[in-house]
Amino acid sequence: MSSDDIQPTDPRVERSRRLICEAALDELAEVGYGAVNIESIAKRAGVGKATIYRHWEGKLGLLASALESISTEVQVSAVGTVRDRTIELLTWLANYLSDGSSASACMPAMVSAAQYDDSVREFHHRFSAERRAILIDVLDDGKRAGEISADADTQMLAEMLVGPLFYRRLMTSESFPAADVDKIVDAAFASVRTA
Amino acid sequence: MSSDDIQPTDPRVERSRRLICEAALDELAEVGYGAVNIESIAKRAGVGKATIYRHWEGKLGLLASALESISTEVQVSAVGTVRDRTIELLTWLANYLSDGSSASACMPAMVSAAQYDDSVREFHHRFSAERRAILIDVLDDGKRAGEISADADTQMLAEMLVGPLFYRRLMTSESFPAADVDKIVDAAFASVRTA
DNA sequence: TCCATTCGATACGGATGCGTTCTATAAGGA
DNA sequence: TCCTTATAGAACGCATCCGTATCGAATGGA
Repeated sequence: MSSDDIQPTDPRVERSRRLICEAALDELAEVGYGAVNIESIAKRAGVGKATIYRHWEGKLGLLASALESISTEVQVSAVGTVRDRTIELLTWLANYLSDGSSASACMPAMVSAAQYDDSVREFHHRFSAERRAILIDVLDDGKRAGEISADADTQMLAEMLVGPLFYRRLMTSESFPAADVDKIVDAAFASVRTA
Repeated sequence: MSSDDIQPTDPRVERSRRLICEAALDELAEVGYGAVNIESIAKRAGVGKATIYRHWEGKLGLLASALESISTEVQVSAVGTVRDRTIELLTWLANYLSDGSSASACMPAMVSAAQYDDSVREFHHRFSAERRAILIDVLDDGKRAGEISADADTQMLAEMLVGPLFYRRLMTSESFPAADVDKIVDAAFASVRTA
């Protein structure tokens, strides 16, 4: 019994919470934030409804936990040219937006819910900003290395890079092939290239 | 009684349908597609619930009509440089995404519903494609005029132009100021400029 | 082994929304 | 003017979902 054990250690509890959060994200993606209902989540998770209410206060608390449980690990090489590292990040993003993972699938639901639910909006924008910061860091590295011009707006450059990928995912029926990432990168870099 | 009168001409009917569709779009923006309910729409429209069911089969039919009733007129100068005409279009888009109109406000709801509702998906993607085609036409004009290189991918160029605007609207808490449109245009055109 | 806790399942009352039906009123058209 | 039609509002049965309570079974830890 270490003093670090703040979280419950009962494997039954951990298992229930995990199954319920996974089911909640699946439901979220399938019916949208406003139409999610506890009973469907319980059924999908193979769990009694009372088990959900033992761990969460209600629907909103559960959905908040489910969203926070999303943790996708994005990594980028510490070395290499700006172009290579940017392509690496955008390739990961293109694959992420295309795969059928719960985290990716419930993003459209968050886009909608962020318009009218304060907690979802906070999470959605924070989640988005954290990922964007990784790309901006890479671009700033390149700026310091002199690979892109010193007066480049890396914030806007980042949005020009990821914008087309999100646009296809959210506004069209097509996905952005990872093979086309280099076209976006080269086009976006054309205005900030040095020499 | 002209043979052209296929639509009902009773002003009471037209008024009801208009009020109901407007209320439906407002509700759609406020609570999301899956949570829209007829009684709230009726109350908001100042209309009896039975009036809605006299004109539509049910919730899905009403929402389909409401979406189809969205008609935003986007126009662009027939003459001018590609840059100027593109800036004109993107400025309109930036303002459109920022204003609080029903059409703009319910777009996030469509993004979410397009994931699980076939009819919404069809409308959303068609609506998006129709607007995008206007920009692509302008870019193709510029290509024919020799203002942008002949081998430019105007489809992808269009997505690079509008992507950042939609990205800010759907994924961040900030809006895209119309004053910054020229930066996007110049940056995107840097790779396809002739001479 | 034994006890505490969690578990899935079920049932419940209350609330809400659906789609229908009715009625009296108001507005349109001939 | 008179007749037709649409209307707002209310009520209805039905279904769904919420959040709670309760049960015996199963699991974990000591």
